[in-house]
Amino acid sequence: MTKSRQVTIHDVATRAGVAVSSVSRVLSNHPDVSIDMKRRVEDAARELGYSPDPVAQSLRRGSSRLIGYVVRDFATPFFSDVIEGLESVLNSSGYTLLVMNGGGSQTQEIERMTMLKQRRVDGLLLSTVVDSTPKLRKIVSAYDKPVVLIDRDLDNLDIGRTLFDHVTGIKAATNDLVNLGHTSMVLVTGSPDVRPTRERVKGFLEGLMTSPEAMKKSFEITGAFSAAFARKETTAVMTGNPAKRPTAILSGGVQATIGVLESFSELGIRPGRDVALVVVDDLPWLRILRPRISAVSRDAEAMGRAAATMILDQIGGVKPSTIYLPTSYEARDTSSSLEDVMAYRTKMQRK
Amino acid sequence: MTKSRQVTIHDVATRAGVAVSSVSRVLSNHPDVSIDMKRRVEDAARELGYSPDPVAQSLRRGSSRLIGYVVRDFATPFFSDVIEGLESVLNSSGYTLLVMNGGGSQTQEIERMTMLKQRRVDGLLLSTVVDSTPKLRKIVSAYDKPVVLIDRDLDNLDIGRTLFDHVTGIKAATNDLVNLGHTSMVLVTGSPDVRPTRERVKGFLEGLMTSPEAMKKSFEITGAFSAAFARKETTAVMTGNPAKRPTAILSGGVQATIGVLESFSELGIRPGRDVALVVVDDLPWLRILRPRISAVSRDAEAMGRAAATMILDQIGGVKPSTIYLPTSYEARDTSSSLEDVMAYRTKMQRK
DNA sequence: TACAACAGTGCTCGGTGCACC
DNA sequence: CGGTGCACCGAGCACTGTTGT
Repeated sequence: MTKSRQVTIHDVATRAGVAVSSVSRVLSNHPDVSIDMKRRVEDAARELGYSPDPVAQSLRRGSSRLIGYVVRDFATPFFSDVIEGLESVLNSSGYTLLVMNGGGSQTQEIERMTMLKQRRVDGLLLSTVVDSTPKLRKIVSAYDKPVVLIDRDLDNLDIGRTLFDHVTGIKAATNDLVNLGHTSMVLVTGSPDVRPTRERVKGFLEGLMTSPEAMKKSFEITGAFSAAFARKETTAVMTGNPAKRPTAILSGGVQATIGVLESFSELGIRPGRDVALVVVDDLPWLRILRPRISAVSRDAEAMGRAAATMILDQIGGVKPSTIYLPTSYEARDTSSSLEDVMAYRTKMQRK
Repeated sequence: MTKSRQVTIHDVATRAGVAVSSVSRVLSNHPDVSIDMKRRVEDAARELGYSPDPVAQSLRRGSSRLIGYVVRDFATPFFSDVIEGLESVLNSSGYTLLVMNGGGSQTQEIERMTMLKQRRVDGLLLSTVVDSTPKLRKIVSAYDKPVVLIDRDLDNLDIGRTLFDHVTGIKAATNDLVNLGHTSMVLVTGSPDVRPTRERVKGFLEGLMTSPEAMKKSFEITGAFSAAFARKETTAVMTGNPAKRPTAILSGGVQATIGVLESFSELGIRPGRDVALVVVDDLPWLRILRPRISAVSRDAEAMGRAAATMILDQIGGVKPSTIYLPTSYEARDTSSSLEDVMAYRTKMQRK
């Protein structure tokens, strides 16, 4: 702990022998400054080690060079990657990212948003627990600073949106499974309160369209962002009526993936042999598993960069827009054919 | 986007028909206020939806009800749990946590710390990439607000510290392995630039003490916080001279654990059969693996709560202190005996 | 006269930017 | 054109003045 009051613009003015307002102009690159004046002020500032007080600047200007990001749960690998992307762009533009954890509660998220507004952030990024609620819509439309949604949706509002084209990836995966002969498939995923879940379900259904039988026998299970939920549901489905037991599972989101794999471990089910498996959102640590699990992936960091660029543009006066980033399916070892799965199952039954 | 200038203390004063200074006194619980006055002001404030401007308050008071946390990498599960603990305590005390990512660079971390200071945070929490460097020591000792280190060390400074007793946990694990007959063990872990790594190495060495032979044949590999590093080192060790091949591995930290498991996957090594394994820091998704991996664990959330409580105390004037939280070892399926490992290895050799 | 309970003034925090010279 | 003075952002706080009891 030390004392020594920080040096203010007054000190610089005194040192340089000029008016406070002149110092301000020099430092904010105002055109009307003589070269001599500029030099004197800059010298004085450097000698005193002056740097403007951001709090005072915020108060006066109403802005802060701060960008807020309210996120559902930043421990999720996807979001940490987004944050990396955001920071890489924001930092190099002199902005600082303020990440606020939503704690899984819409109420808390709204508190955070209000808090950020009071602190005069220059822009707000959002990946909330729930989108499309009247409450959220109200807050967002009343926000007097640029807003950009990250993989979330809210119709008919003049705000920015950076979205993933979830449909394409999961549709490709579903099509592949259909081509491999599967008709009884289950998509286990998170909460339908957010766009990714809804789009994944949509993509899954579109993928089923090529096969009327698959359409009839396959279905999705949506619910909560929790491994426990996915585990329970998977176990229920895999231990139910053997005749109706799915031959392929798709898991959407980290928690769902963990839950599905937990269930498999407990039941002694090996993905790719007892059942085909595609995870939606690849995870770094999945590499430790053999066989290699098929996955749909997306570039979270790119999304972060896109969102950051977009909000900076909006701060600069550009009109809000919507952009889409791709998702892609990569078949690995667990995209096994219906034939192989059935062969294994009957072999087991005979034992 | 909307307009409507925010309501200030003046508006409240006008509405209540009192002086601005009186409003200020009511809101800051000054003693000289009549019950009637208090009521009128509070009513007016509520009716107008007034809430004091935090930026203006910060400027005037020099404080902000903000606590900064500069963390090496908050995507690490350990840190996200710490953050949860921090927020639970801080939020209920009216403080807001500002998490800043260090990006793995000391330079950037120091920038963040300076930034937070300028923003007038009331306290600073630190889990940096490197501790004990003169540079960091200088900044910290010049910080005029309370500082609390989270699982980091910096000697002879009058600051708070919340530390894990890493030694006990890993020592117990090492002892167990020694008792299971192992003498050739390797600890693969992260960077020795931070306390946890140093303490783990220390605990490992203490655990080896009971066996002179183990002391001679076992060693540690420290380096970077990256899965790639751990993978490479593990592969080198496991494919080297068969006579010297370790019979037990301990991995310290998430990235090291991922790296070790990746290496095992690639080499077709199964933990608990080809080699004993203990991971230091349990991970939620490890549950999906069979056999169950033995682990040393610690309560990250409790650490967060402890650190938050400590910094609030310091803000309240309490002297900085140091507290320790325990770590514990739990033997699961991969704490296999030397005998079993050797039996499997010779069996393989004969094939 | 003494005191409680305000009102009102004015300076402070650190800067910004417009009007004016 | 170059530069200065000053009001202002929103609040905190100390101090004087006023009123009623």
